[in-house]
Amino acid sequence: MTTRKRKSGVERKSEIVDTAIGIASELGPDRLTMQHLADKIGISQPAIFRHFPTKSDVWQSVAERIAQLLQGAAKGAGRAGQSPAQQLKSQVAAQLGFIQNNPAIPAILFSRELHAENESLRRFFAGLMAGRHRTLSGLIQQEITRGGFRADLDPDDAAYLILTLIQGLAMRWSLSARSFDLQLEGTRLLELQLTAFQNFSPKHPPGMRH
Amino acid sequence: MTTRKRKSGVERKSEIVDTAIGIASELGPDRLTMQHLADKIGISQPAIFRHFPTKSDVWQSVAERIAQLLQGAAKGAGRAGQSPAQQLKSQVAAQLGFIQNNPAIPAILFSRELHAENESLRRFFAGLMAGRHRTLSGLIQQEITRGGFRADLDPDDAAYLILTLIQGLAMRWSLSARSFDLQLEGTRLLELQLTAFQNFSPKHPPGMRH
DNA sequence: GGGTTAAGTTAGCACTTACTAACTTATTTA
DNA sequence: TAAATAAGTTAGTAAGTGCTAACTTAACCC
Repeated sequence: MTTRKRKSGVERKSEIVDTAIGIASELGPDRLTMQHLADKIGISQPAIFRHFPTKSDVWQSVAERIAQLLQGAAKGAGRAGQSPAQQLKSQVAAQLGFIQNNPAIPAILFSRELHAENESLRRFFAGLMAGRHRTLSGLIQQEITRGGFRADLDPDDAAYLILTLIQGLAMRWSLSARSFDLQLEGTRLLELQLTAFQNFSPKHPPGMRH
Repeated sequence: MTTRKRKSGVERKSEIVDTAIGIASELGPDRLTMQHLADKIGISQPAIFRHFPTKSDVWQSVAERIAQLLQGAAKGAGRAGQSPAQQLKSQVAAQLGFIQNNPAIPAILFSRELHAENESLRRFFAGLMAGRHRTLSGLIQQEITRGGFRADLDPDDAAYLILTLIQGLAMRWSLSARSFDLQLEGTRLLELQLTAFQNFSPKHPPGMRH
C-alpha cells in the first residue's frame, strides 16, 4: 500500500462537498468559506479552486448531494403493503430524521447564498420542496380513495399542512438551539395533525386504526 | 423652517433601526452592514458608531423594535366579544400580515448574526416565540372550556401546530420568492387546521359555527 | 454671543473574503 | 522510462468587513 499524497479529482470533489455540508451543519452556512473548507480538509485554500471554479459551484454540488441523500431517505421509508397513511408517517419521520442528521438544511434554506446570491439554488430547493409536496399529496389522495381520510379533504392543502409542520418544526428546533428531539416531537404532532383528516371524528383521538 | 443638517440622537437612533429593518427585508439580514446603513441614511459610516457602539447593539435594537411592532399588531387583532376561536384566527392573520410587511423576519431567525454571533439575540427571539405560543395556547384552552374544541385536545400541542403553520408557511413563502399572498394562504390553511380541533366532525368542513 | 455638547467628518487599520498567477511535483499513460 | 496531465503549492490582489483616532462644526443653553 502506497501512501497517497494526492487524491483523484472525483475523490477530492466529493470530499469537498461532504466537508462543506459538515461545516454548514456545525457552524452555519455563512461560515462556509473556502478557507474553512481547506483547513478542515488539510489542503491549501487555492487547491479547492482546482475542483470548483467558484464558490457557487460548491453550493450547487452541496444542494445536489442533499437532494440525493434526501431522496434516498425518502425511498427507504415507505414499505409495500402499508396503508398510505402509514407510508405518510414513515415519509415524514424519515424526513425529520434526515434533517436531524443534517441540521444545516433549515439554515441553508434561509442563507444569503440562496436568497441573495444564487437564484438558481433557490429554484433548486423550491423544486425539491415541490417534489416532496407531490409525494405527500399523492399519498393523501390514496388514503382518501381508500376511505381513511375525509372525501372532501383537499389533498394539496393537506399536504401543505404537513409540509409546514415539518418546516415550521425544523425552524423552532433550530431556534431552540436543537434542544429537543425533532423526529419524536414531529411524529407526535403529526398524529394530532392526521386526526384532522380522518373520515370520522375519532373517539380515542391520538391513535389511528386501519 | 430651518434646514436641519443634523438630527438629534434619539431621532437618528430610531432612523437607523428602521433603516436596518428595511435593509434586512430588501437585501437579507447578512447584507445589513454599517456601510449599507450609512449609505441609505445619507451619513458617513463611522457616524453610526456615535449612536451604537457595536453592530450587535444595532441588532439588539432591531429585535426589540420588531418585538414591539409584533406585539402591537397582536394587540390590535382580537376584539372583545369574539369567540376564542375567532380571536385565534385574528391573531394568526395579524401575525401573517405583519410578516408579510416585514419579510426580513423569517430570514433574521436564521441569520448568522442570530445563530452564530449573538446568542442573547437568539434567546430573545426564542422568548418572543414562546410568548406567542402562550397566547395561542390560552385561547385554545378557552375554546375547549367553551366546548368549541375537543376536550381531549392538548392546548400546548395544538398551539405548536398553529405556530409551525405560521413559521413553515413563512419559510415556503420566502423560498418561493414571496410569490403568493402569505396572509390569504395562511388563513385558508388555518381553517383546515382548526377543523382538527373541533368538538365534532363537521358536515360542512371548512366553516366553523358557534 | 460664548462655551459646551455631541452629531458629524476624513483617513486609516487589521482582518476576512473569493479568486488569480506562476510555479512544483505526484500520478497516469503512451 | 519519458512525457503529459492535473493536483498541489506559495504569494498576492481587490474588495469588503467592523471599528478607531483625530478633527470639525451645527445646535443648544446660560
